[in-house]
Amino acid sequence: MHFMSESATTSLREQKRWETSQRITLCAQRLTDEHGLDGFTMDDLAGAAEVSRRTLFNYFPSKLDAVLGEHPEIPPAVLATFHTGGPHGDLVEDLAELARAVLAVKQPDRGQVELVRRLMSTNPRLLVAAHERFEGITEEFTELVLEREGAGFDRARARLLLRLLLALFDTALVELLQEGETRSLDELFEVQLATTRQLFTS
Amino acid sequence: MHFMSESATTSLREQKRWETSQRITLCAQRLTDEHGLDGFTMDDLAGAAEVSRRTLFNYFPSKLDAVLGEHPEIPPAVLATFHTGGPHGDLVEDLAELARAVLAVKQPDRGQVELVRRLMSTNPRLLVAAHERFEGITEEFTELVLEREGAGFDRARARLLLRLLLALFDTALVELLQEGETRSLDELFEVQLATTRQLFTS
DNA sequence: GACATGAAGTGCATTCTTGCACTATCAATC
DNA sequence: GATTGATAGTGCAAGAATGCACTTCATGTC
Repeated sequence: MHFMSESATTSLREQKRWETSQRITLCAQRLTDEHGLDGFTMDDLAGAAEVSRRTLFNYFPSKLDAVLGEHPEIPPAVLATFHTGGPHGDLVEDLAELARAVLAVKQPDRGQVELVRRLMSTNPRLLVAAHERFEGITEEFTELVLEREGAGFDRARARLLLRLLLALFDTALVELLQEGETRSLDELFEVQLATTRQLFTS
Repeated sequence: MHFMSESATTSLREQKRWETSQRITLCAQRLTDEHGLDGFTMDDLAGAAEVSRRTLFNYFPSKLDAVLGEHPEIPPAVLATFHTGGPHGDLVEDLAELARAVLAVKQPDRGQVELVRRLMSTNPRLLVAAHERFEGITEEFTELVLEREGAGFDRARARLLLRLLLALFDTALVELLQEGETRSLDELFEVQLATTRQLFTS
């Protein structure tokens, strides 16, 4: 017979872990939207996500982290390729490849992005946490670039590049909100990337 | 806040275990209905019920058992009450109380009963297994009656009583199919019980 | 200010789920 | 009639979810 094949690449365990993580974050975001960050308890969230309160803390170290969701994760294989000189050899193009890998894992839709942005603007603490997280990501990837390019590469230069790419990504998110439903996030990312190239290629 | 109270009497663990058990059996019955007992593998069932194949065997010792579902379980408190002379002191009435406890745990609906009966008639092996199970239940409760009533009570008499009650229960199930949706199983059980009393209380 | 209350977060033992390698059987095929 | 392949069922170890008791901290109340 053979129904339910879906994807042979992820074990049942990974799949369920992912679903639970997503469910927790989605519930946390909805609760925050409806009642504010302090308007619900971890017990409420546990109930909504249908897990125990303890399990919540197995997934996320704090309430804020639960709302923000899991760090974007890049498949080790893709990361390894980047580390050894990337698939194309061009730094910018290879970083873009990493971004594509992130988008391949989970493509947030318009509603998701809209909700998260609303939460940010309503709730400063979330914004702070998100900002810190982005700082962390910047550093992390800066380090990655330095490892790849060798000690000759200037740290400040790497950091600038990462900041630029994050800004580019963020712009794509805003575009997603402004557009009708015409283009998906990965498409918009490509557009921003092309435009940026055009702008700087005199 | 406090949404999601539902029932404080069952722990999250018990609740999830129950749901999984029910999901497995429901899927197993549907698969049997659509493809026959040998028309699907345990792997298929695992996929349909969204658990690992191993977990299937944690719940049920065999494929047949998965299709038949879990033994009806009576809350220990109710059982203890019966054991020490029952809530009313009248043997028949107290056994009826046990039956009510079973129905209180899970009330199968018309569709469920219909499906299971169809499976039975289509698939002899299931019927055999079900029959064996009923034999087991009879013995189990016979033992219970003997423990309660003391050694003075005749084993054959206890067994007869249990057989009668099971027949009564089975009649209620058939009635559930024949009726429109007018009465639920527990109501029908009461009707059969009353009628039986009438028949034998000359 | 002492004190109670409620909620976040942690440590740890228990139970459950999964993955994987294994055996046993049965049926088809050569 | 040996062999191969598919499927039922089991043993065991690793990983995940739960329950519960605990600490910490903030806020409100007397």
